[in-house]
Order: sequence, then structure tokens, then C-alpha cells
Amino acid sequence: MEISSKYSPQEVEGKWYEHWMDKNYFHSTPDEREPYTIVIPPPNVTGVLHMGHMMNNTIQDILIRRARMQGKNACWVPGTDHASIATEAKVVNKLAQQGIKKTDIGREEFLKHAWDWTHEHGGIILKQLRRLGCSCDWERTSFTMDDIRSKSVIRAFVDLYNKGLIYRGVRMVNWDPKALTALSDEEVIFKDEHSKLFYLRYYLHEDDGTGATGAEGEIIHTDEQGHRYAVVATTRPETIMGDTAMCINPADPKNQWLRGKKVVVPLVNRVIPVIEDGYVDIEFGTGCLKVTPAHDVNDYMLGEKHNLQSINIFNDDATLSEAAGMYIGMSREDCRKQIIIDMKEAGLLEKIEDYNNKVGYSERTNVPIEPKLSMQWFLKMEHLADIALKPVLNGDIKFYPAKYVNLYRHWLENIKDWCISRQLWWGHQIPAYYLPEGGFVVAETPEEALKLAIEKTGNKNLTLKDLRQDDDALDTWFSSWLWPLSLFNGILDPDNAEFKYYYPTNDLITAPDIIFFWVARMIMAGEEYQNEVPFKNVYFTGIVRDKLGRKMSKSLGNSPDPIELIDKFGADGVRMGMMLSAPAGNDILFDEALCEQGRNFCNKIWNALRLVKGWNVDENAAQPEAAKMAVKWFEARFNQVLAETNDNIDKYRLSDALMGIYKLTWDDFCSWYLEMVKAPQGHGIDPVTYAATIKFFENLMLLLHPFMPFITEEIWHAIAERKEGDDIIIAQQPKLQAVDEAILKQFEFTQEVINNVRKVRSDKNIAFRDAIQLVVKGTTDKDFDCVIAKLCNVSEVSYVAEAPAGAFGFIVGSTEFFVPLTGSVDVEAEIKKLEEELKYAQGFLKSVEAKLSNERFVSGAPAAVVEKERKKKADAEAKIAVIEQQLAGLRK
RNA sequence: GGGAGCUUAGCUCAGUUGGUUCAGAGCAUCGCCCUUACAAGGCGGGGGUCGUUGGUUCGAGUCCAACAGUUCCCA
Repeated sequence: MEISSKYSPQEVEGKWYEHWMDKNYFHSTPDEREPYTIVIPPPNVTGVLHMGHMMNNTIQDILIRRARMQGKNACWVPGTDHASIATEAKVVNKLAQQGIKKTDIGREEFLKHAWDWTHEHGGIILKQLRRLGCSCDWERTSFTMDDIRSKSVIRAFVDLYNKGLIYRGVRMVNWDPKALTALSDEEVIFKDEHSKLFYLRYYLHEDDGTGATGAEGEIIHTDEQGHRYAVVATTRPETIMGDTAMCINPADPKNQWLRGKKVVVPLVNRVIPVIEDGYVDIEFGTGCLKVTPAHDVNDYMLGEKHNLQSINIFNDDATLSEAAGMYIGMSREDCRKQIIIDMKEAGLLEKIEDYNNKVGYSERTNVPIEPKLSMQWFLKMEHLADIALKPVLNGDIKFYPAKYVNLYRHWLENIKDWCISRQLWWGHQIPAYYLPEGGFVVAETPEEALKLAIEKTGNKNLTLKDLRQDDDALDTWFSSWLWPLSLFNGILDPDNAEFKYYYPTNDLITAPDIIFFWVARMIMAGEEYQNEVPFKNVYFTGIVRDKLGRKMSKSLGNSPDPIELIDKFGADGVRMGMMLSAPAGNDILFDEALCEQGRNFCNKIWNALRLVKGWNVDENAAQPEAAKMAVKWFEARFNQVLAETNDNIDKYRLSDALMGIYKLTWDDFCSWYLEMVKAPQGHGIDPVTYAATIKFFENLMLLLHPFMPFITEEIWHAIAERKEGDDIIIAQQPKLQAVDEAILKQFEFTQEVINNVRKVRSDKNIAFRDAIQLVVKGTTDKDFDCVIAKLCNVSEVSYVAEAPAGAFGFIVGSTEFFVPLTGSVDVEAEIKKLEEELKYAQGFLKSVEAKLSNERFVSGAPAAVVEKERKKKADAEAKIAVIEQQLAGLRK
């Protein structure tokens, strides 16, 4: 059968994925084997596959497939999360296109639309992962809002409330005026912004002219009419309607004269007191701070401390509210422009300066956050941070790379309470029920809530209709943090057999940007509910960037479509492309060229298959000496790389592991081994060599399978007859054998000889088909002479006592080799070449001698090191002697 | 403003406890080659005083300090 010289993944990948599914190889049930468990970081239900997912899931699949091939019971649980803000925003937009507002149709109707959306778009990513070859246990696919997960979330909420860890309170929160919901601190992204610093005049109220101290540095502003005023610098002049005080630092000499005074808010004409607090930065602006407790976190704290009024001047969508009294209905941005115009006209604007500051934006909607006072639910973090820190610091959980431990610790040691309520409908509705006469109860179901309500109020006439459930939903991460527990139903039924078997999971693979959102909180939940870590190792992937180092984003359009990549290079090619430049934690500068390298590698393997498949086995042929040596050597080499590979993977150095396998396959197997064992043209191969070659090929495929699952399965079946069910996906990894170090050393020497002969051929333009002779001076190890003869087309390797005349020479170690070539040897050039070698060797010797003649080195360094230097010296001296002798011969 | 990391060949990166093999790999590049598995290939070659300066040490890419550049996290 004619096999194409190009490997075509399209014809192979779908076929094997279907086969694996038919055989149910991905499914796991508890048994007596050691479990190996990964839970997928659930992708957003609204999302489509992007390069970050490709990276992340390739790594998970590598680890899962390897575990399966180590005889472990491998279980990779897939699923998605409901992404409340993102999904709700999409559904709201969709409805808006039909002219429908969510408040018009009500919660119940809205949720129907949201579920429709989810059913329609929810599975896309998971389907795409199949193209990548991911061996997830699809029967276990879960969703953060399915029945078990939802009940788990509610139970955890009630439990934490009853433990006193959840409370409700008015606090300054990060308000997203587009999504109309509070956000946690982690969902706010600070961006540098070129803005302005506005200097506003706050005139003294009923100025009696007193207060001036005459102290050094005092600054008193007076206008043309002689009226005194203070100057406040602010980036947000539109908030002045909410000003309820002005604050100075009691130690600020500039503003001593303002102590105890009252000032008038410009334009607004509200009279506000001047308060004093050490919080104010004397150096910033004028040292006078306008205090707007309802719209700034720090001002809020000042307001609390000094008992100031809070005036909320914004509506929920950040337009000016009735309470502002002016500019009502205007947006924040328009208001700022208008207020500056009005101030200028009123002569209340002192000056404007350029200013760079950082402004918080919503991670989800990308609009500026508005600090807002509102009633929210919070989870107390002190206790949870405490229990989550320990396992990471004491090594029960290991981070790869370890540098993230510092980041993790810093966050947990400076943690703030977690705002867990969101003013959204899509998500888990908070199980708090308000009573008609005030107060509330928290319970898992309305019925239980009623029971509690009756107990609490003593009013036996209460009915379900009297209770009003809290409108808000929980933060999506409040369900994600339970993921490793809730996937195995460990919250509702902690004694169930599956949970006991699979939990704790082994490895978590995730991006570092959700270390706080998710990783830390899962550890909290694991410790709180099981008193045990949720996973043992956390592998932080890099963030996938384009080759210029920019983050991949829709707006830049710099992200390739993963499915198109797979179409172009094959899933195996793309997987290799992802892995090659992806050491843990380093950002990945993605370049299609890497996938191309992966594709080329597939092609190389494919052609090795074509070669081996093309061989005829001659049952009567004896094994040639060269083939015998080749088999011995490759056996040793394979085991050497196998040991390195195991070590690399154990340390999560997956790209190093893959590179090792790549070189073993391409260089050692294809370029060296196969060339050594090839039968001469027209001859069959002997059965011993053939069997060994098939075995080696199989071993290579076993080693490579976790990284490149499709082509390895294809080769596995192409290279030998297989019984039903003899598939590489469930085959076991080769067992490590002792490594024959001696033969590896011998072969390294041989390779150097061969390279030198090839260089002579290349330099002198001798075609390979023209046989040459190789002369060795003295005696040396002859085991691999047959190999040298074969690979260099040497007709005869001969041994002599004296260097032949008219030959090109080279030295390996301290053995001299010559290629005799009649009539064409340029003696001068040979001398020059040797002189350069001599110079280098002498310089080297000198540096070694310098070390050895240093008393402090000889006495201070370990004996082994000194011994090494002595050996270096002896080797160099031997080499110099050989070169000098050759030179003398040439100069005769 | 506070903290952490990074800087090694044209590019992307290894370099574990300082000591031949420590100056490496892959890709790219250059020369020769359609040698019947593979031109998505074969064979061969070139390329870095390890960011700068100082220090510790018999010995520094590796440890320390300062500086420069760069990235990230937090406020």
C-alpha cells in the first residue's frame, strides 16, 4: 500500500477520538487503583475557546493521559460556570434588541431566557476541547448552576451564615454602573489615566477675618474683593454636590488659619465644616481635601470617624440623582465638563493642571467603577485566610512555579472581607428571607425559612407569601470556590464513596491571574469543609500573548482561532506548539511557527513509519555488526532519556520533557539509529533488528502519547497487528531499565569521529557515494568501526603506527585519525589548522596550571575538584603532544 | 507610593547545591545536497566577554550591593 509522504491529521484525529469515546476510555469509576484527579477550571458558559484554554487544557490532558499510562485511575472532570455578570449582560442585550427590558418581564421570565441562552451556547467550549483531544470524563460534565452544585452553594451559604461568617451591612462597594451591580475588589482593574487636577475655590462662610497665625508657610488666598477662600485640588469636581466637609491636616502650616472655620461648597453653596485629620497628605495639592463620604472609600472612613452626613448624588447608572440638586440626569462625564464651564464663569476655578492617576474599571463591562455606599452581603475572611495560608506555607500544597507562594501569602495577609452579593438575577439567589415586620432569616428552602420565621417572631400565622427572598444573586466565584468539593457532591453528602475516593484532587492547572479569585478560595473551602487541601499541586500556566508580547484580545484581533489552527496544523501539531515554549509561569509568546514545528515533527514521525513499514524482513539474514551495536546503543540512550523525561514531568517541566522526546525521536532515532540499521539497498532486514526497531518505535510513541495523542495512536496501530482493545491510550509507560553508561560514552566518541569525517567530506567536496578510507594511529576501541564505515561510506578502517603522508587529519580525544586523499592535500592549510588547535590547547592548559599552582586552590577546594583539574591537565598535555608530533611530521 | 520577578546567541528560553563536560537547547540564519522515509527534508558551519558597576571567594552566568531597563501584583 502506498503511504503518502505527508501526514494528514484530518484523516486520523476524528477517527481515534471517536474510537476512544466508543471504548469509554475517558470514564472513571472508583476502584482499587490509585486515583489521579483533575477538575477543570470551569470555562465561562458564554465563552468560546481561546488560546488560554488551549494552553491550559493541553497541559491537563498531558497529565491525565500520563497518569492513565502509569496505571492510575485517571479522572478529569469537565464543566462550565454560569458567569453571572457576563451571561446576564448578554441576555439583557439580546432582549434589548427586541425592545424588552428585564424589569418588564420579571425575574422568572428573565431566567427562562437566560437558561435558553445557556442551553444554546453553553456547550461550545466543551465541544471544542474534543478537537484538541482532551480526554475528559464527559459523563461527569457539570455546571455551577445544576442541581447538586446549586444546592451545595446554598448549603454553604447557610452554613457560613450560621457560623457567623456571613453578614449583611452597608459598606462602600465597587459599583459597576453598567451592569448595575456591586463587584468584589478582585473584579476591579486599575488603569493609568491622563486626567486633570482641578483647583476649586471654597470661600469662607461669614468670614470674620480671624484665624491667621502668621506662621511660616501659611497660605491665605484672597480675591480682588478681599474675600478669603481655601483651594481644594480634586480630580472629580462633579462630586462636589456630595461634599459634607473639608479636611486639613492639623500639622499643616499652610492651612492653620482654616481651623474651626466653615466654608462654602462652590456652586452648590452648601456650608460645610473644616475638620482636621492626620490622614490628609500635606504635600498633595493644597493640603485641603474635599470630603465626599458617599463617593470615595477614604472619604467614607473620614465620614464615619467625624460623623459626617453622606449624600449620595448618583443614580445606580451613575447619572446625577435628585439628591445632587443640580445637573440632575446628566452622566458623570458630561457633568464634569459642564461643572467646569460653570465654575469658570462663576470665578470659582483657580487653575487646572495635568495629572496622571489610576482609575478603577469593571473587569466585566470595562466602565469606570463608582464607589458607592450600599447594603451588601459579606463573607468574613480572617478565619478563612488563616486556614488557607497554612497548607501553602508548609508544603501540603505546592505551587509551580514556587514564586507564587509570596504573592499568595501577601494577599492573604492583607485580605479584606469578600463582597458576595451581586445585584443580578442570573445566579444563585441569596437564601435570605425578609420578614414583614423587619429582620430576616437564612435557610436552604422557603419552607425552612418559614419555620425559622415563625420561631423568630412567634407569629404562627406567617405564610410563605409573607416572606420576601433577597433579590440579589451570589458572586459566581462563590460557587466556583466549592468546585473540587461540589463536583463529587462533597458538600451535600461528604460521606459518599466517590468523594472519598477522588478528593483531594491531585493537580490544579490554572492561570495566575485568578490566584485570588479562585485558587485561594478553593483552598479556604477545602480546609473549611474537609479540613483538607482540595489539590496537592497547582501549576500556574503563563498568559498566552502574541509574539510581540501583547495580551491576546478581541479588540486587537491578535488571537488566532484555535479551531482554525487545529485545521491547519493538526491537534498534535498545535499541542506541541503550545507546549514547546511554555515553561510553567512564564508568559507564552505564541507564534504559529511553533505549531508548524509541531506539524513538521508529525511529518518526521510519519516518514519514519513509512521507512520501517517499507522494510522486508529476511528471516534468514544474520544481524549485521553495525545493527547490533546500534540496538545496544539506542537501548541505553532510550533509557537515559526516559529517566530524564520522568524527572522533568515530575517537576512539571513539561516543555523540557517534550523537547527531550523530540530530540530523542528526531535526532537519535531517525538521524542516527535508523541510518545505522538500514539494510543495504535490495536486501531485507534481519528479524532481530526488525523486532528491536519496532519495539523502540513503540516505546517512543508511548513516551510521546500524552503530548501528541492522535499520531501516536495511529502509529501504534500501523506498526503492528493489534488485538481488540490494545490501544496506546491505555497502554502502560515503558519501565525504566538500567542505563548502560559505557556504551553511551563510546558512542559519543564515535559520533565525534563521524562528524569529523563528514566535515572532511564537506570541506573537500567529496560526494557520499565515493568511498573513502579511514586510518587510525595506534590502537583504540574498535566496537563501532562498523558503524563509522556504514555512516561515512568508509571502505576500510585501518590501524597504523605512523601517521600517513598526504592525508587530512583530525584528533578526537587524543586519538589521531586520517583520511588519505591522493594529491589534493594542502600541507600549509593542515599546518595552520593544527597550529590553531595547538594554541587553544596551550591556552587551556595554562589556565588549568594557573589554578593548580595556586596554593589556596589546592588546599581550599574539595579533593574531587582538584583531582578533576589534574585530569584536565593530563588530558591537555596528551593532546598537545599529539598535535606537536603531527606538526613535526608535516613540517618535515 | 509599597512589594515581587525578570535581563544568557537574531528570537523564545534552559542553566538545580558556586568548581572539566558551563557558556547550552529549539527555532531562525549561512554553505553544500532532489543520497529511492522525509525539501514540512539531509549533511556541515557561523553566532553570546551571561544588562552595567562594584564586592565576597582560591574560583561567580550562579552569592551580595548599587544602578539601568523591563514585567507583574497591591494601594
